[in-house]
Amino acid sequence: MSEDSFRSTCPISSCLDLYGDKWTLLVVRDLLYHGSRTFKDFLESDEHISSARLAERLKKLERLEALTKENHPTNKKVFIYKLTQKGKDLAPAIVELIAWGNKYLVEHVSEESKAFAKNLELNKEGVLKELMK
Amino acid sequence: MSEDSFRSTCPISSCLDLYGDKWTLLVVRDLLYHGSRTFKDFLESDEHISSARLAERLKKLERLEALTKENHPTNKKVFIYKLTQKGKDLAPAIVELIAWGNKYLVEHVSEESKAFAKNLELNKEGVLKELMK
DNA sequence: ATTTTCACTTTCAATTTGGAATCAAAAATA
DNA sequence: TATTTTTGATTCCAAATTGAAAGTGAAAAT
Repeated sequence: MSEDSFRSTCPISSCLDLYGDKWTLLVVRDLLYHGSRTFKDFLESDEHISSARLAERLKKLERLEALTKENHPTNKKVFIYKLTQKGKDLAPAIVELIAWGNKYLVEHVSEESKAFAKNLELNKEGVLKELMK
Repeated sequence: MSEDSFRSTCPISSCLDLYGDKWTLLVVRDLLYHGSRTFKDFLESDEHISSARLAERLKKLERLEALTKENHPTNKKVFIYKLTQKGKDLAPAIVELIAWGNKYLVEHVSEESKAFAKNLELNKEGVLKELMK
């Protein structure tokens, strides 16, 4: 499952080699929505990733250069994670998952998400620009 | 990992509950590119899915109504798999993975895929319409 | 000085995977 | 008609991955 053993030369397959699991894109999602996050912030998201899995995914995304890890300005034990351009460029794919989910999982998705998806329908470019800025 | 145990009400997380693995979207990919496929066709794709895993994924996608399974018109032991609208509607997300892969995995992706991604850049609507028809 | 917080790491049972072998029915071939 | 091959799976199992809980060590808060 490491990034240097792609199954084929297909870009879809290769993206799945990198991001095809249940957690990696949720880390990216949190950073798209919030700009920056700490380890604790990620742990507190609704899906409750285990700290072992979170540490693994953060390491992988850092190695892929999809995110960066910086020191907190005043607190020495806290680190700030942020997306790089490479990470931000996953936004278009993620946003299409939101659209699909909003269309086919209506009765299951939160009202907040529905409102977000509605904005997306009306102004995809604008929403994307805001997410990726 | 079943579709009736979502981790949260987030549409991204829920899509990953359904499609967040290394194989499911490759089955969808094959159907987007080829329109219809048999069990054997899927097995022969470059990534070489095992027949156990393929059977599992096909069952899941059928249960989700992302694809249908029909009898072959003349050969009783062959089945024809096709995407439903629900399955075709995954195309926009998949296509954005192609764009990402083409941008960040240049030296790894096939020339054929690069040509496809170039068309996508020039005419996303047209390419999508063709894929989803 | 002590307790709490934060960012991990360790451990390990349970789940999921990949790969090979096997199966039954239908089709093709001899 | 008999037998071989093809197709679409299923079975088996070792290896890899996951989830959950507990532990660690350093820094911050009390």
